[in-house]
Amino acid sequence: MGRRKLKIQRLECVKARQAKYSKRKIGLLKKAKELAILCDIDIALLMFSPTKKPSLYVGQDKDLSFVLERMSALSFEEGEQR
Amino acid sequence: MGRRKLKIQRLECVKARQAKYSKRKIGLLKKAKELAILCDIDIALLMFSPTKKPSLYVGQDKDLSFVLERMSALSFEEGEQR
DNA sequence: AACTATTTATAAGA
DNA sequence: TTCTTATAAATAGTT
Repeated sequence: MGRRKLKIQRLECVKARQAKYSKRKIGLLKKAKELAILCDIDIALLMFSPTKKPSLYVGQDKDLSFVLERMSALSFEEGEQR
Repeated sequence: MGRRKLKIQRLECVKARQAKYSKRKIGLLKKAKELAILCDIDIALLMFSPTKKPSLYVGQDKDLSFVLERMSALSFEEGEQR
């Protein structure tokens, strides 16, 4: 979505990576929050900027440790990378 | 985006929450992967379906423990919930 | 940070 | 769950 179609591959220019991150991080966080609210689920999204600054979102009113405990559970859904 | 504008609030019907989750989970995972590739960053996305099935995505070739270690770092970016 | 043309995600419905 | 299509939303390129 945008003026042209963008190929999904590593942007070579560092400045370009930082600019792209700034824009897409906002969209990704918004999508995560919407999913958490609409479906009333637990979700955790952690990402690091090209300059290594962390951004964390943990959905709903659950704290991170609660979510992370569940992470140790087995049975991940089919067809997804573990 | 869709036939109508959807209000971002908890869907009352359980079936609706499950159906919505199935669709949006795909989109969210795709966005996370694109961000990881484009910006060459570390990212971890964990979510649980309404039936509590976990889906995990960890970007690039870093393992989860590496990402989680960083999570303990300080300095989260401004204006975001910790 | 703001602007828009355009692509992409997805709400409803089948 | 999968497909189709109209429409809302995200965003690429630019300033």
